[in-house]
Amino acid sequence: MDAKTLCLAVLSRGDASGYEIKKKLEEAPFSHFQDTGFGSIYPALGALSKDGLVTGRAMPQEKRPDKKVYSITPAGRTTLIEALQHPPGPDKFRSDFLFILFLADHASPEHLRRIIDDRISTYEERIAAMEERCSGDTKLPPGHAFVHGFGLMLYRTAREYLLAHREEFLKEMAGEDRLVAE
Amino acid sequence: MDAKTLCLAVLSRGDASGYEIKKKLEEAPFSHFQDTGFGSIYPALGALSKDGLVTGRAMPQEKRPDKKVYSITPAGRTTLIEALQHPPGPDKFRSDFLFILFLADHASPEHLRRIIDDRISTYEERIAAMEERCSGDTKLPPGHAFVHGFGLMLYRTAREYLLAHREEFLKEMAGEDRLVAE
DNA sequence: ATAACCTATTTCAAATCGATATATGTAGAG
DNA sequence: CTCTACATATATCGATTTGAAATAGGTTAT
Repeated sequence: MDAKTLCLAVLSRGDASGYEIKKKLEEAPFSHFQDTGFGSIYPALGALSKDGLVTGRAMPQEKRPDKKVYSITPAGRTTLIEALQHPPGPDKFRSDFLFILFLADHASPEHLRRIIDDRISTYEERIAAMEERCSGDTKLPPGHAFVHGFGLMLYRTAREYLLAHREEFLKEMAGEDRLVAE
Repeated sequence: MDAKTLCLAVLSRGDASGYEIKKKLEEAPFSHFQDTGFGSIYPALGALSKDGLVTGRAMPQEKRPDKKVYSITPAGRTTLIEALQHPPGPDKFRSDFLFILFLADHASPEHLRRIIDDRISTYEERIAAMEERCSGDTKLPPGHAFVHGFGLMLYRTAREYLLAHREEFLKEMAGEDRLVAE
């Protein structure tokens, strides 16, 4: 989803500055399926403001740099809802981790073992954070719960796969011809 | 992974033209974790050629437009291997599908049902294609098999999740306040 | 003190995306 | 037989995104 729509989505849930929008997109559950940087957000807010889809007002803060807090307008809400009516394109998934494993004969077994173990740790951290997040008695809205459950299941599956196939894979790699010195 | 490294990776498995590189990246198993377009590939091949990491030669073809077939050089192989030694950054996953479900109260239940059902079909097509691909008696190299198995497991899990939670989710959504006319 | 990190915005070069232009050949529909 | 759609093949280009750095002040910990 483009940066403008992401900003509208965050602002539809409450006013925020560019910096706060970035932080919300970094947090669960947005972070599991979207991602963008300041270089996209600030130009997007400028364009949305020019088109009347958001309004911005300066908020001078004591002991902090000034904020520009943005609010979504009715026209902005309409634009957001329209954007959601299009059938979504295919998901985009890019993984340098899988790329390296795919070309495993170009890397040393030690390197492979290290990146697989690191990835398992990363998944475990994510899983723990997500489990904690839904353990409270706060009932999530259906859309949030659905997406949360989807992400949690995929992370668990990925972790299980790596744990289940790691040793077998590394053992097989030990017997392969390889292109780098070990 | 940047376009230059992707081109080197494809060329490390055999000579190819820009068009053929694009096609190979679209096919399994590359397509499950990488993706790029002509607008990245052709400039990447130009830069690689300038740096002596690949060589290109024109192949006039009868009844077809001319091809420029590229080969990786020893320096190119070294560069590729070096690129694979860096620990991989986090995977990038962007899903407009999950974005819409997350903002489910902005869409009609019919729309939600349609996009979930379409997604299940998409997963089933992918799963069938992947199962067929590994059903032959051809033994894949360990890296290919590992990545193939990883992708297949995730697609199956995603399909199962959507099937298992679809009705419950739509039922819950039917009882929610919503922001669009049904 | 002083290093490290948090809030907050802006800018910018490099890379990527997505579409289009340019040619030509083949296959199928009507 | 013609017309449409699609496949091969490369190149280009504007718009967008990426990723990092510049700027500036505040807080926390060693």
